[in-house]
Amino acid sequence: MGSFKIILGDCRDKLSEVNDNSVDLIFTSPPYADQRKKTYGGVHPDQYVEWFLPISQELLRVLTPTGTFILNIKERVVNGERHTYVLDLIKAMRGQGWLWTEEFIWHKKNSYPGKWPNRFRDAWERLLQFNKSRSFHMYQDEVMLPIGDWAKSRLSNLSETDKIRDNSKVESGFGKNVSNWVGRERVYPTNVVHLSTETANKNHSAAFPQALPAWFIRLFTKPGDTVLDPFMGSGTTVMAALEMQRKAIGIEIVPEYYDLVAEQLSTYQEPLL
Amino acid sequence: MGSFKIILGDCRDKLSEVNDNSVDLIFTSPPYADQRKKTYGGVHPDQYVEWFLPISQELLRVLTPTGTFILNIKERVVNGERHTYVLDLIKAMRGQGWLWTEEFIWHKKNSYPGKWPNRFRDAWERLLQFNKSRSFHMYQDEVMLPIGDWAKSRLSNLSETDKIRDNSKVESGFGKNVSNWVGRERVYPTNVVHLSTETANKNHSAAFPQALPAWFIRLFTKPGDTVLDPFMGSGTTVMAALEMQRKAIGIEIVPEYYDLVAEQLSTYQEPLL
DNA sequence: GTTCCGCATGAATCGATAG
DNA sequence: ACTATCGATTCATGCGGAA
Repeated sequence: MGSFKIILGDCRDKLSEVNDNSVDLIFTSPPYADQRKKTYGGVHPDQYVEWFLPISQELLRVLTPTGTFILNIKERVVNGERHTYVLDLIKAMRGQGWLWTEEFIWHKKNSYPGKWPNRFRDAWERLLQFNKSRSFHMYQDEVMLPIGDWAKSRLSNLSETDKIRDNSKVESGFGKNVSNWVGRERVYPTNVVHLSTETANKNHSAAFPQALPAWFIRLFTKPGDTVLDPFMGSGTTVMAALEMQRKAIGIEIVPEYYDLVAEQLSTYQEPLL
Repeated sequence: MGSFKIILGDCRDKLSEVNDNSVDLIFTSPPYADQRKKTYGGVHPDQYVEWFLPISQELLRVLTPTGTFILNIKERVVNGERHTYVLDLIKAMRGQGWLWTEEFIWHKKNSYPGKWPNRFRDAWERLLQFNKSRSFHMYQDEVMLPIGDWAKSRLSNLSETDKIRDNSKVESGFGKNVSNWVGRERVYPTNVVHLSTETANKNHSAAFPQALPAWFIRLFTKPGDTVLDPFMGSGTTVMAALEMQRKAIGIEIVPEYYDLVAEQLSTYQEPLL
């Protein structure tokens, strides 16, 4: 269990309590435009970029040069059209000095059913990866997946010759690409993360399953590193970080959420960072 | 088999041969930036929007007011960063009068495993939906999917009484919600299209499997409607349209591709539109 | 123990109706 | 006119009690 620090308040003010170049991963899901009206005031899509930029400026300050910022976001439909505030935000953050390194997709396995005359169910969200430099830390081996059916069927059809060739470590000849995978049980994932939305039985539902931050925490940090979530909510990111021996910082504006996380964390050993 | 018209030449010139408001669906995958250098000259990412806008202007002209434009595109990585030309293109096309109605994701099921030091395999592409008006045609029932295991297990447990009640079309009483599903075998999909990349048996590999245009052709057109692909390539979209009794128009700049498609189509009955 | 089954519910959108 | 609220839609998941 890593150490942690949670802060009650608006992250627009409270990020000043976080040191420069001290955070290895920021994983957060800010309130989407017009959502969570009672907390951050229900930011209108047209003002979303303006609202977010001071925050991303502070995040740029606190992130280490080799760190990563993962932003979970999806644009609303406004008047029958996808609003462009996410596109505008990406461009504006690049203007602040962020590099838009990659866009992962969270493909939600089990979204609520339904359709509308002009539209199907929205079953995916963006996970935008931003960095301060091109040489960021990435621990790809930590998120390998069990090998899939693709390899099973492909490899089961290998000839005996192919298998022997692999076992004897012959370095050349065709078949090498395929035989590379014999005996391996895990493969690298892609930039599509395919997880279910967790319908936890708990009273306080999270916007995303813990497996989602956990995946990125494994990928971009090592034990002892620091993970920050400036929109902590019910603490999903913080809990994932602590369970994986990372340090965690969380900021939350709603006292009820803050108290809930504080209570959950009170059982742990190292309350202060 | 629908009728067809294929045109040899640069779509920047040849779209003028297509009448105003005459196309019900445009499905195309333009050459990505810096790709296909020998054909469209390898458009540089920085000039991509400028290059594409005259084309999208013509597409706006030829599309019916109730028609749809599906643009299959994905931004390149340039100098370690995702380039923003797709974001810029969306915004610029809105300036031309297009509505950015939706963004579908093509999740490529079986991309070959692979990675780079800073990056995983890119396993998805954008399918941007643009419309001229909010009241476009959409035939959602045509793309329904086989029902999932949920219903199978639930419905197998219905009592005989429930089944009889459904068969006799009793309109009232509880159990109606459940019996709604008896006999139904298909559900609506989401905005994530989950298809394999098809390495066709043919000599000329397509950028996408035929199932991809086929899905959108079913969703946005009915038999007898007209489908246009201004970057025809090996003719995947055109063939899909014709096999589903739609009319097809294809434009291709490379004579070898044009000839290939012309030869494939020569066996069909109605060569001219 | 293991499997089976009921139940609750999730970053949603549209269109109609009410204030 | 303009905003706020409400109903319809109908799958996948995990938990927990039952068989």
